[in-house]
Amino acid sequence: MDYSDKEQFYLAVDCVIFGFDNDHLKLLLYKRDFEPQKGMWSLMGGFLSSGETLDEAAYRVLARITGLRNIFLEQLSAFSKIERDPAARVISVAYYALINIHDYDDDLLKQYGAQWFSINELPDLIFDHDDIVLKAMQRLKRKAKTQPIGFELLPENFTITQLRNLYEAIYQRTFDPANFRRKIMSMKLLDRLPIKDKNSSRKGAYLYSFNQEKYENFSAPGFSFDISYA
Amino acid sequence: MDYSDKEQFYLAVDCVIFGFDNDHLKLLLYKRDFEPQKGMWSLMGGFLSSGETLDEAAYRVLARITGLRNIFLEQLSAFSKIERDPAARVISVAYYALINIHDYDDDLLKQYGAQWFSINELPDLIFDHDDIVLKAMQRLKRKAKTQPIGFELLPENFTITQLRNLYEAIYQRTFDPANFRRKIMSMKLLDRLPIKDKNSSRKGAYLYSFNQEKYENFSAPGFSFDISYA
DNA sequence: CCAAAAGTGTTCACGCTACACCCATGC
DNA sequence: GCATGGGTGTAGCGTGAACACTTTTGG
Repeated sequence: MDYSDKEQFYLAVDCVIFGFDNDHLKLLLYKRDFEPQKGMWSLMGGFLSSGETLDEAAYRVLARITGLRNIFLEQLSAFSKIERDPAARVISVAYYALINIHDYDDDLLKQYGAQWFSINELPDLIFDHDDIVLKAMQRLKRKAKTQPIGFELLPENFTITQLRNLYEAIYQRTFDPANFRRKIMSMKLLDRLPIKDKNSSRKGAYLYSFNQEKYENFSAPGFSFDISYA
Repeated sequence: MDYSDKEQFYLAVDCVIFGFDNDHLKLLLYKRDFEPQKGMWSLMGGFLSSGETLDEAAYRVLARITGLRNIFLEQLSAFSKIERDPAARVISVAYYALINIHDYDDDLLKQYGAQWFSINELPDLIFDHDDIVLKAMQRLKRKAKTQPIGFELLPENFTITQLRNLYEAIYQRTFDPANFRRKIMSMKLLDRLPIKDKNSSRKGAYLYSFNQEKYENFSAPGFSFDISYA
């Protein structure tokens, strides 16, 4: 069949980039430097090229702006409201990424006019980017419950309290420190380092690192990563 | 900004259509009647037009082939492998639909060469449609656990045993009839009709209907529809 | 010694599981 | 009256929630 009677469309990718600064969950936004809506805050985006898949386009956009590779990146959904971009019909496929906020390239950020915003204090965004952010938050909340993706937002080594702070930021609630610790420990997926972090207490807290291998090899009957609570 | 230097793409929608015949979970497939791969089995699909959103395109495809409207339909994901359609670069946005298998228009199905296949006995599919089906199965399993979407696959009135059979088909496992019944009942979302179905037992089983209103008004602290088990 | 965060112990309640058991009815 | 699926009762176990308690160490 010849498809030449069918219409064609511009295809964009937009990335919701999450970071965590030990206190607040944050998003990386940048000031749009072209019309329409120049000067407004926006997700990182770009257009699909014919030589790449959508995933590849999203990785390209992410690498261009953060300088990072090997980042957790996952497709969210396609957004296709007809007037979403007033300049032209553009269908956008949204992605979300989880990065270690201390890893990114500061100069690149400045160059792009990019800035971290606390998830609770986001500025107005162009187009339907607030819909996309909402979807990303929902996905993060759902996924972090049953898959060990939270570690992507933390440094290589972290304390249990840091991990708890992260989950408290994601779910906007507190967790009982004692019960949270037990729950995480019972999964036996963390390696304890012989090092204590004394930044936040006199006693010092052991540093841990997530052991991906243990997770992947874990096929015990009925096991699932699950920090459900409510 | 002028987008005219950007490339454009064909955009398709493909629908994974689930049905349940009281015994097996099934998919509605049709025999592709144009090249490439004419004569092979395929998901229901169509191209996006400029006057509609992706959701609208998916509903249009679904209505054309089943004659049904007001169907549960949800976007799965975009598929963009470069050579997925050998005839041209086509990005497909996949959807899945849940329909009451006894509602569909038989004549329309014949007209399109469509046929129901048990989920365990699917034929080879064109392109990357097996990837799409896999994703749809995963989504159905995940969603059916925590949201009352299973009822979309059943007739208006059903017995608890039918409901259990459905969940057993989705999760490819058995559930203890006593415990399943109690779990469902404890949610208080079903209305019991003063009618018994005697097709499958001498004693007869009460028919129930799902009460959408009760579900939507249910904001009790901590309540969530959840038939988790394993 | 004291404050403050790290980390452990203990109790309670609830919900899933397994499985024994009763119920209604057509043959 | 008995086989068959519908439906109820119940005891045991595991896990989350709450919160009291101990540990460590810098000031």
